[in-house]
Amino acid sequence: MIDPQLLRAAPEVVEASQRARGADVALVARATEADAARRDAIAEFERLRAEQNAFGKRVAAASKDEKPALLAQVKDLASAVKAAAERSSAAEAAADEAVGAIPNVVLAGVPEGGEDDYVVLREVGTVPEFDFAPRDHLELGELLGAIDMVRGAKVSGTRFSYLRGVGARLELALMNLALDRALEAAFVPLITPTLVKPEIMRGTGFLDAHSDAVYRVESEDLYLTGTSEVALAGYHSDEIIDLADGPLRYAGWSTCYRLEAGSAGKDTRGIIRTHQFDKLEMFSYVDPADAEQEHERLLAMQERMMTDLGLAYRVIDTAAGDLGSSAARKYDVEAWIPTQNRYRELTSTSNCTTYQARRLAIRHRTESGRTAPVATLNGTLATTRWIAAILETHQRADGSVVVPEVLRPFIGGLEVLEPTVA
RNA sequence: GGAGACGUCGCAUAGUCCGGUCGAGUGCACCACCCUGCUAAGGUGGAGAGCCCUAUUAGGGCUCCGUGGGUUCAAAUCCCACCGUCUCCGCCA
Repeated sequence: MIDPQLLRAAPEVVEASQRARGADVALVARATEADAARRDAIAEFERLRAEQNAFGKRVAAASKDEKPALLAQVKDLASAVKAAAERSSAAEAAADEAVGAIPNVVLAGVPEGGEDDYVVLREVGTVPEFDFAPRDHLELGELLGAIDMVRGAKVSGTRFSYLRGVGARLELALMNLALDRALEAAFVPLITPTLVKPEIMRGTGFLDAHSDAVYRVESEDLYLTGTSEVALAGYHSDEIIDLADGPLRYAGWSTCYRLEAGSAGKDTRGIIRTHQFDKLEMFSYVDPADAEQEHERLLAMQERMMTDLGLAYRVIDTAAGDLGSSAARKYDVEAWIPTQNRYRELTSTSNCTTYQARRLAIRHRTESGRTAPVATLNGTLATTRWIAAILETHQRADGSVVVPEVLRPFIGGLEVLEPTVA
């Protein structure tokens, strides 16, 4: 939810953001009107209710003889109060919906436009070149006995995989490397629930733009999360947290589930895009004044992972129209995938400013003693998809794959993954 | 899944039977000040969240006693449903 104060004081800022996103500008006027109607309705209700409360005291103080007359007088008032209460809560719900329909206000400097209007901030590392025809990650994965899509499909359907042998170990090694890095940076590790209640799913913004990508467990009215960001954001929902000693930082380890309904035919090969994968996610609760600095910090941690894993990558500043409803700015780190001859997103990090926190009622105490929404940020530190980039980048002519040095301590010292079949 | 008990302003608890004097009491913790010549004891006062209005270093009002409904002029208190916690039983790839 955007700041209703901003909506009242500077609707033109919100409208500019909508334009940058290519979203409906008329939503802003609609929300402003609904907000005004809400306040009128509340004022009316409260006036009547105050009258009724005052009357209630007179009734309580009245003698037995006086009571019947007073009760007769106040009957009408009671029904008027009831009607006003209904109008007021209806107006409130309408205003919540209208204001809630507006996505987060993008930060200054975010490129305008849609998916293709990103700005490349930098390219780092050397794009690998081979003196043989490089194999793609699935071919390598099958040679190494690391990835089995056929049986994944047999058991669970398309877009499901088995990671086996060194594939399974590589995944755990990546996750553990990421966890170590997160611990070094004082993130608190958290293994999160992957089934969450509707209000948490909605609060994090995933029922708006992404609702078609979400699995719902109807029998329980719960949602399977597509990222631990959901449970990490929900962790402090409805709380006033203490940021006096600095940000609260968590590293969430979880399996993620995505329906991928809108991406039929895309990335059908291998583990680039599956319904289920694992991810280590960083999540920070910070004072809104520190949000942009924290964003750079998360990005730096992601870039260090890329560099250490020997991946060539670039960083893009995602265009406004490609941001989720909660994000005010998002950087994607994209690694070079040799057989696709292009960069593919491996991680992203979003600054949600106070948007998520306002929806989830996560506040902190400011120096003046008042409460105010915090800012939330998230960023990926490892995920299954990275295996594709690692296998392809570090492959050799015979189908073996060199293990990046930083991963070796986490995979029993293995230096090279050798093909298991001829 | 069954039975029972419980859910109150940070923590602990009173209040619920019998609706209005609950504007929610008390203890601990907390904050400020006072006293005391020393990290103790004591005293005085303060202190929750959300929202609305007037006005912005202030005042007034409304809502909140797990959640949501209902009864009533009036609900922490009565009724219903749901959620959660605990105890026991059952079940358990």
